Amino acid sequence: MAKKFWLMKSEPSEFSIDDLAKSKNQTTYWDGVRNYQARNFMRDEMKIGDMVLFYHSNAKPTAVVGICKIVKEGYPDFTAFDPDDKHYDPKSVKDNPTWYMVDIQLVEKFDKPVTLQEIKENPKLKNMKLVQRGNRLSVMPVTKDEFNEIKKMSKK
DNA sequence: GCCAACGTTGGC
DNA sequence: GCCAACGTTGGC
Repeated sequence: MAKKFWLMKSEPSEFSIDDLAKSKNQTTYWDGVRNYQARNFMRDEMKIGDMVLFYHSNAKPTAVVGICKIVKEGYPDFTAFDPDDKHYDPKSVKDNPTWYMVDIQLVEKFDKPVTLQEIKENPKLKNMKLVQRGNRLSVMPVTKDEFNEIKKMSKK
């Protein structure tokens, strides 16, 4: 099974790459996704060892800030079961969960974040879902070439 | 099943 | 803070 590549968005005011770097084993569970398309990616397609671009949305600047990998495949998002959790969803029940999450581990924090503007200016990246109009997916696939290009841009 | 109203996302 | 785009909800 070939490795897959992904981009996952987080608002740094909620959870930033520095928060991940400070987490135990530099690993976290990716909770709170409440979008069916994103859920399907996490539940059905993400495999251990897949690589993830960590993206800061609603940030200054908005940018890809590092790389993570999948260390645990899709399992029920337990925050949906907790009435006190901000991601609580009463429609999701334990024996038939609506929402799923994965665990990710930090691989590398970029020395130089790759900003959304730079991504838009790079013709090789013009087909990324990220830069297409009105895209609001918080979890999306990227190609190997796009992944490598962004990684390269972080080194310049 | 249609679609208007509403809520959320996220760039700027 | 604004607002365009989009997903979801709910009346019919």
